[in-house]
Amino acid sequence: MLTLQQIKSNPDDIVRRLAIKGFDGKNEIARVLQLDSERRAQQQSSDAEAAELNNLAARIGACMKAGQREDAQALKERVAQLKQSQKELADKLAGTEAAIREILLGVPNVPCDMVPEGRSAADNVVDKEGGRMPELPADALPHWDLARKYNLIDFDLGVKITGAGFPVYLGKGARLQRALIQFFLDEAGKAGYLEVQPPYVVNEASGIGTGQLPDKEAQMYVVTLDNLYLIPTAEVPVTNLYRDVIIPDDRLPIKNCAYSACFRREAGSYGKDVRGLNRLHQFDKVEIVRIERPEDSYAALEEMKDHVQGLLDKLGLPWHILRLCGGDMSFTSAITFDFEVYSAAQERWLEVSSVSNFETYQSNRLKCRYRGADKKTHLAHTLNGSALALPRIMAALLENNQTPEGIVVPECLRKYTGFDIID
RNA sequence: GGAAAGAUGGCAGAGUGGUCGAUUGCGGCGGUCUUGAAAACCGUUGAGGGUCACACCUCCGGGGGUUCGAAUCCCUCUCUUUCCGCCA
Repeated sequence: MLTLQQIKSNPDDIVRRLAIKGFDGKNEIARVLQLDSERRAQQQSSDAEAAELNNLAARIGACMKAGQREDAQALKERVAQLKQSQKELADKLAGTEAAIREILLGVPNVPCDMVPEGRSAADNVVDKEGGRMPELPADALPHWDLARKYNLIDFDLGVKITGAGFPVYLGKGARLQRALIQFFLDEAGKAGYLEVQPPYVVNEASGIGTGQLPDKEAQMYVVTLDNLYLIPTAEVPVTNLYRDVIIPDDRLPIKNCAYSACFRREAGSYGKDVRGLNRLHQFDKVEIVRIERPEDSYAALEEMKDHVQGLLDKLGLPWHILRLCGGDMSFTSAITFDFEVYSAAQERWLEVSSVSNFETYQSNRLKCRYRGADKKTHLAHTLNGSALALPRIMAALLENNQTPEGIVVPECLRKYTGFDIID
């Protein structure tokens, strides 16, 4: 959530930038400012009374020691009075703080200056493109047909043992999955990301920390018996490693990468978008996460984009980078770049990575701080991105690389797969 | 699943009703000494709110209670550790 400091320092600018996200925050911001001044006044009276109470308690103690019982008794009466009003004040203060928090939780992150205006995905800006479009014969197959033809993925078996959206990978299909994971992890390692193997199940505090809870609870699988949640992305456990910590300056930046299975209920998704590997309830992903000083975070973001771009180039897939417009960005992001690869047989772009800078929006909730060169604590900037999500990469690889002889494995994966063609 | 113990500052670890926001050690920072470093010695060192800056207030796992006064007593929740059982 936004910090009070951010809002107080330039409320008009916050309102202006929220509008880019299509969020009219005029009332919320005004209300927060007003509640904050109330809060401060309440805090001050409460503090003053608490100070007097502390003082009285000390004097009563002194009287007791000196044996002046009746003096102590007189003081006690005053204490009783104060305690009553102290309790009322404390309740009021707690109410004010809760009200502020509730409003702030409902206000999205402000987009940074690079974010284009726009309402929907149609307004996203293509920033950059690369790779070569494949030329496929007219009878090219979509990946779900290829998966069946070469016995790589069995969707029906997944339905039998679990349900739709839980495919079973077989033989070279399974092997290709594993190769991609290893390739992505190795590349991240080379780029300086520390590999982390996190739990796939998190507690409520972690869900709140990264913002999945309470608002997006319906998107997660819940283990009700133990009050735990299956992770929708490794971002959740990895980012939460830095919840409630103050990082020494010399440990920044923090660069982590993690492979995990990801679990998403995807409630409300239907139609051709979900065909085959396009949208799954369980999928694999390598995630990169960074904790940065504010002054370094945008350079870090560029580095992350370059990293993802490098992966796609090595895989030989045609890609482009979308700079998401205000209306299409997530609630918590200050800026997001989506990477899409072109799936030749489906004749459509598939999103395979999303790289975002959250600035302090996420760290404020997480209480992820660092001790700066000035010896004071500051909120860190958090960033993350997929590098990469497997299913759509798999889909594009199968479709784009199909030949009459079989599906050609990209050079960079062969040392992991141990084969160079699927036939 | 059964039983017991515990949760205190970056870490370790004291503290069982009244200058305790907290002894001490380690670590960190600053300094003395040294050509430099180490050692030794001296000083300093939690977080949040509040203030121009002080003052002041809050925080000893979370919540509630007893009391003039709670890290310390009571209730409750959560978590951790150990032992037994089960088991990859």
